[in-house]
Amino acid sequence: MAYVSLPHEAGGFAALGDGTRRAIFEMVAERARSVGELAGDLPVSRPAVSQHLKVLKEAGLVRDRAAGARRIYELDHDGVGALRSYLDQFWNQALAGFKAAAERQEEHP
Amino acid sequence: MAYVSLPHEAGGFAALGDGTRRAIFEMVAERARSVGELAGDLPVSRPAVSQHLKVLKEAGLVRDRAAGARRIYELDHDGVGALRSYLDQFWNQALAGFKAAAERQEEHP
DNA sequence: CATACACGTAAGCTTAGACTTACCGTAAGT
DNA sequence: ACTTACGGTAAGTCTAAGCTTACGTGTATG
Repeated sequence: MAYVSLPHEAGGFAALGDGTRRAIFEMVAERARSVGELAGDLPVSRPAVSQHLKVLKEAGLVRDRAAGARRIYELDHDGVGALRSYLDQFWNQALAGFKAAAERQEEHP
Repeated sequence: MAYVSLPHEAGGFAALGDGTRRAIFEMVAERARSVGELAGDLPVSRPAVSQHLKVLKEAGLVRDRAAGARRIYELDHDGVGALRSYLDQFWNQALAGFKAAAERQEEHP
């Protein structure tokens, strides 16, 4: 049996594992922002924000579009959805296990 | 505005960010297992598994119960649910943004 | 065009964390 | 009680990754 996670989830969880990246993710989710705007509201340098955005982008959590000299980053639903369904998989699995246990309990009280 | 994530989510995403830990998480989700059983099916040592389980436990993703000399680890729904609702927050936020944009588009075609 | 602006990337430093071996406590079996 | 099995913790190593400064590239603006 192969206990290998798909690359998308891998990058997604790893991306949101870092606090600074989670902050960037939340800021971008609230509304689309430029790199400089993000860096201005964060305690790290602008290049650091660029590097974090690269990770988030490769994880499918954000998208970027060019707007003149600057790049606007916005939330990408695909990555969020992927993580969501990954968790749902275990959520439902857990509920099924619970239900089965409850039914066994009902048969043998 | 404070862009601070709650500690539960922080640990949760960081925990699932590591591949070995995600594998352990998935194995435990499938069915409850002992530490040695987990280590037997993984390419790392038993102490490494213990350390990973500690992280997963502190993140609220797994629970352990004593069974004689061994400890059985099983999935903890609380942590999974927390991560799920965290993601749902941005999922719905994104949908709302989409809907608003679509309505603006409808008014000014 | 020339200057300034916005951003990505390279190079280097430094800390976090994933892993190992070694050790210790606890529970079961003989 | 002795021994064996199970698993958590300590100590130490090594790589990954987050951060900084410095530099290069493309775009707007005078």
